Amino acid sequence: MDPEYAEALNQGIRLLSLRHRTRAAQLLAPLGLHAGQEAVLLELDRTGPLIQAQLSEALGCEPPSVTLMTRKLEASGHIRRTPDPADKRATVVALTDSGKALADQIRKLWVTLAEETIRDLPAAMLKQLPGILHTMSTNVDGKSSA
Amino acid sequence: MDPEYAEALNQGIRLLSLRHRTRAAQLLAPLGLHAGQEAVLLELDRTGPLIQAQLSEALGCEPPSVTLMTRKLEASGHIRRTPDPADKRATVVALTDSGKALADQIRKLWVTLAEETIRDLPAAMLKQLPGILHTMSTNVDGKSSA
DNA sequence: CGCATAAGATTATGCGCGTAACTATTACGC
DNA sequence: GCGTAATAGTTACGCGCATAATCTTATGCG
Repeated sequence: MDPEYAEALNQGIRLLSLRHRTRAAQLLAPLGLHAGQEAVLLELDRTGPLIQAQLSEALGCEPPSVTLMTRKLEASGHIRRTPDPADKRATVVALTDSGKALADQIRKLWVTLAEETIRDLPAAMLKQLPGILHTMSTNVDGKSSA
Repeated sequence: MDPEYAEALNQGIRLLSLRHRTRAAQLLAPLGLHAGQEAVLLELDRTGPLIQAQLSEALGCEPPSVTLMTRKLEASGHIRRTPDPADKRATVVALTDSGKALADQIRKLWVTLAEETIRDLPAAMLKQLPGILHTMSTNVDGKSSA
């Protein structure tokens, strides 16, 4: 493969990551949220209460990260963490009312963010884009391939 | 816009960011580098010595981040930081021999990473992909639009 | 000139994320 | 049943990245 292409691709992904995350942080700041926390709230709002291991899997980040993020969200009152009666190791995390309300707000912000992101892209591309992203994600995911 | 599409897009970008970065970190670890540092070395190798403000611009991250990253890379001997004689505020940063050698190594790893990333994507998409990424990056960059 | 403003860099602080090491529970094979 | 392995979670530590505040040097304008 052409090294220039590789560099453009990898650097492109890196730049998009930084900018998209920074922009997300700007939009979330008025809600008192930090980038990454929105994913927790959206996931819980979509699937209902989960134990942290399931959250970790759904979010695609490691258990220690989930521990800290859920702690913070619990401290700000958007989440409740209770021991799982059926499995004394597990702690199940659920949205509070304030968390549900935030999830709705986030969904609106995410439409805004998505519209910003895809501005000036051809419509044909928009159809494929989520699939492309997903393919690349799983391609590069060590857990499934290696 | 459809909220489901927005969620798929934003979450897709977030997941790709995490996984791509994690995979990059795995590849860079044997070289003693952390994800993000490779961009510094590649940039310096391509353009020659830069002052930190230029580096910050080129990398798309903020000056304080550059300060810390260059400090670390200087500590590991891959970079030299010298005061700019023409401007006493500025510090110019340049690759050492070890840094140049690393840049070559990184370029190979990045071909590997890019090949992994685009596996199973149609060839027609590959032509457009860097452009797409760049468009989305600039779309979401607060500095140019806002 | 001199002074206000801008530009380069750093420090402090905080968050998300990762890996490694550890504890506590559950499940499984014998 | 019991001991071993797998699983859920946490703690400790480090890095990249951001923002806010500060210090220093350059530069513009009167």
